[in-house]
Amino acid sequence: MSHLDAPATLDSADSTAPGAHLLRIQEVGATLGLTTRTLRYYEELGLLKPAARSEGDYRLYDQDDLERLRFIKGLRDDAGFSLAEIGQLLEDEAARTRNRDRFRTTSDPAERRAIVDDALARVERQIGSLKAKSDRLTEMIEAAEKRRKHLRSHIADLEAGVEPAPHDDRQARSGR
Amino acid sequence: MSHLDAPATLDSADSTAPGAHLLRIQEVGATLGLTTRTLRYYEELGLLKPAARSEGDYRLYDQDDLERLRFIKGLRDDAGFSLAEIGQLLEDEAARTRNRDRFRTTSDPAERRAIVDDALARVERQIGSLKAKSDRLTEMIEAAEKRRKHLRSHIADLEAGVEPAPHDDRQARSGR
DNA sequence: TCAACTTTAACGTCGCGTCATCGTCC
DNA sequence: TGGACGATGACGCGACGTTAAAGTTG
Repeated sequence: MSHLDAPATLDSADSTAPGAHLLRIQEVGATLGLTTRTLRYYEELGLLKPAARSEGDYRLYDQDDLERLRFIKGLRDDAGFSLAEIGQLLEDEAARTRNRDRFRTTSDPAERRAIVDDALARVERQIGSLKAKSDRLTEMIEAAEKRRKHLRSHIADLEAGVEPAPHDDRQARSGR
Repeated sequence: MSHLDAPATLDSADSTAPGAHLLRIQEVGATLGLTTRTLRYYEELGLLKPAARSEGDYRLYDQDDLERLRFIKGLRDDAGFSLAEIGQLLEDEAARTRNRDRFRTTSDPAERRAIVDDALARVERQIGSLKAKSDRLTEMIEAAEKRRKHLRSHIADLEAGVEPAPHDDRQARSGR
């Protein structure tokens, strides 16, 4: 289950129906773990404009907005993308959506092929970027686990009452 | 091989020897992929004070400095820690170093045990934090790969000249 | 001497946090 | 009616980028 999945059908009302359940800014924030400031800022950046405004200009968010915000938050927290990069990715998504429409309304096989190839190229770039981050993180984890293992064997030695052998305790000196 | 490892003995001169090869700020930056501004800022924050200054007050970095900077960069880029957190981790490292010294100069088994336990607790916290980030990234990657697979099967269909079946193309709508 | 590099100082940027002041909702 | 919630500024901060003005190096 991920931020990227479509909303697996709301059990109550259809979110696309007019008059569906609209949320105010703080409810959205509490639901998603974002502050009101952040939501307003995202709107300022053009990342997300709430579905509607109340009589007194209160922001009103629908389920599509929540979905999009979850996506944004995922990119920000999980992958550490900048909001500018996220804006790009969202435009990519929008392009994909448009492409799907074009895909359906054309019957030219070459064009269809081009559309899908384009989408594939986008997602491949995303995957590459994500994997690079992941690999570096994995390296860090392994290094830390190595140190942990070292410490644990140290503890085992202590428990066994072993004399401090001329131990090769080489490690980064960092005091300054 | 990681940022966290000690420098496996320099083949040329001993970096700790006085008069060893000292680098100026831009050389360090180019080597590590950091700007001069960043290096000066890190000094301002107290994360790293270069080993020496020239006659005319040029910053001069030695190999230990490079090592420490690589460590800092790793924590920043790979794990996404804030500089404040990195400062903490570096103090942790310094504490570990001091602890190793204390460890060697004490013979009280209880104290030794306490020192190592403390070190282990630190590294466990680090690992936990790193793994949390890694897990979330992995989730993102899987989602993207799922979309890629989807697209590829689409392409295969196109190449086989398949008619556009009433395809369940559900995905996040994001156009606004 | 001179180009390339360095210094400190200071302002700009991004992604928000945090008031302050005012209006809205029920 | 009030008391919680919301709106729009506007300033602050972290982690730098980017001039600007002056000094240093080989």
